[in-house]
Amino acid sequence: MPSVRQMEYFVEVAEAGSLRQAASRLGVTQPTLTAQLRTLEENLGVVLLERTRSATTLSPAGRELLPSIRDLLHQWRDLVESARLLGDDATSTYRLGVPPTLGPYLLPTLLPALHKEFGRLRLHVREEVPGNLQDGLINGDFDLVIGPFMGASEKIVSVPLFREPLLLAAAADTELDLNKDLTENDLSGLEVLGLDERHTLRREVERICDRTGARLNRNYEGTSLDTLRQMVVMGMGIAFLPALYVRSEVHRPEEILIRPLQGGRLFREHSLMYRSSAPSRHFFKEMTDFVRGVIDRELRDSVIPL
Amino acid sequence: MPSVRQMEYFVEVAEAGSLRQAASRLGVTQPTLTAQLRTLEENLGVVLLERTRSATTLSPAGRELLPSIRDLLHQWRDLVESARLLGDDATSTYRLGVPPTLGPYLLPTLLPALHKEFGRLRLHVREEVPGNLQDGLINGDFDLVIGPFMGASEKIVSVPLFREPLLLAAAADTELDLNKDLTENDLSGLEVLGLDERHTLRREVERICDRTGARLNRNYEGTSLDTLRQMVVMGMGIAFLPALYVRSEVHRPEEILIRPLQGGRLFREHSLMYRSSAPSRHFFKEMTDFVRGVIDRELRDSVIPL
DNA sequence: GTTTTCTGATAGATGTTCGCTATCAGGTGG
DNA sequence: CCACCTGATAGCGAACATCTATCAGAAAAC
Repeated sequence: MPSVRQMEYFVEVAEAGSLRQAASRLGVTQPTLTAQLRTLEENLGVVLLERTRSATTLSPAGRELLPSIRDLLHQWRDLVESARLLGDDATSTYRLGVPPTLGPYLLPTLLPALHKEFGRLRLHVREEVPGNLQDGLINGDFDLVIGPFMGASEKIVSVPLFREPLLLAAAADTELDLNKDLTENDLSGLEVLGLDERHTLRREVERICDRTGARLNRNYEGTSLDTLRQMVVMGMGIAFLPALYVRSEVHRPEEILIRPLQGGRLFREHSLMYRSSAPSRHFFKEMTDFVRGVIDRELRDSVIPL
Repeated sequence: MPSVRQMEYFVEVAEAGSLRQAASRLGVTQPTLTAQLRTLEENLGVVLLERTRSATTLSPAGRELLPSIRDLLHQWRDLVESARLLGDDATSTYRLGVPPTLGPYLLPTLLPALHKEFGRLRLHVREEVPGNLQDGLINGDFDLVIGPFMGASEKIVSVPLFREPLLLAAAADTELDLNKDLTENDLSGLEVLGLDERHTLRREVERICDRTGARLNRNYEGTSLDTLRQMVVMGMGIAFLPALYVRSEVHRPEEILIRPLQGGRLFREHSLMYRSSAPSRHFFKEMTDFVRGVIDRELRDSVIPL
């Protein structure tokens, strides 16, 4: 297989019309060209140049190949060039995984800020349930994950971002007295709606039901926060909705009532994670700091930065 | 500048997902890949692969570059492939030069036969006056020339092809007695039309005028054989037209009368020429033999093969 | 829980390739 | 006829790609 350099030599000689002239332009000596061009021709099985004692011109085959070779060399240089640009971590495209219960409510705040700060950065966002996020981050399907902490591991760098309160949501005609501050004690005996088991949110809800004696409805499980909200409105029970969801999706307070639960124990926690072996880990660290700043500035009315 | 081989290594590793596996497919050892990939990454200034103790996967940058690299490698292989095909002389494109007084009348016979014999051969034909043919063949503008012999030279291989009689052409109302055999003696005092000096045909005509006492008209010079024929028809004089021209262009014997001149001294001679340094000279020789065969088979009613 | 087997990284030896200098020989133009 | 151009060749040295042998960590198998 001929080398890039040999091709460059050929093009230069073709343009110069002389080995010596081409040699001086290329910064090599003429015997080098003689040798390299010969091996190139041997490898290709074609005579590319017609050498005479007085000059060197293209052979018919060389004449025919020259344009393609020139073109290919240009493409090659462009490729190298774009690779060097990619060397700048902040110009790359990364794959970000988020849980479906967080992404649509956090990212509309986060992405524009990131875009403004890191102009040439591109993020491919894909929503996955937490289990898949974990696997995906480890096996390389994701470069970045924002979601529930996955347990300590040397392979994963995990930076806590914020605590997100889970707010009690009830239908307008609920039997609860929403005028007073609610505590966990008020939940006893209530019917609670939850998502299916693949969501971490589910576990938090199960835990609070155990603590308070509320009854988790295992027959109707929402597949998204939106369906959960619909079920609450229809009076099928109460639910615990993440604060960012409430912030961005609950616009009609007359049909669904939202209240915080006193005591501050009901929340979920999100981290930003990436592989510790990721080549761009230093950039990811920088990005993480920036993300924390954004959350601190723009979301502290809804969440608790960590 | 990274090498083709390094790129191939990268693609193979990306596909195999493991240095060792890729190494065995490539027929090299794993340390080779380690080293080559590292220098590739250093040259590009990008980390292409994420290495862990358990596997090797693409980095975001590598993922982004892989398709372009793969594509470029394909193009590279295609180029090498087509170069190897060009190694077959009979698949190339050659530039053939012919004089305008011969090309249009010889090539319609020659080219189809050549095409049939050498299916993938391509000829770019350009017409030039003999002087330019000579220069063009030497400086590489032409690879092949069919035309008048240019004088012996070690640089040029010149193979005689055929003698082409020059036939006397006269208007229908000529004063010549065309019923008897004409000889050079009958030409004395006649007005003869010729082409301009750039054409070899001119010299033949000048010579015969000198021999016979015919008067060469120097005021009206045809710029092509067709104009020459027109001038004869208009009664401006007689002319000597090459047999192949007559064969292919003179269809109306009632308006222009064509007669051979007895004695067999009036003809021009054509050779096929190429540079002795031409890489395809062996093929050209083979082609020449074939051309001679075609002439012998198809044109011997008009010309004298040599 | 231990062993086997996978992973990539490293060190040092070896052969090939690439480029150099010096020189030769043919061709061209003053 | 000489000076200067052309490409070709020989021989040396440095750089580089590759090899073998080995190490160390991680995962899978027992």
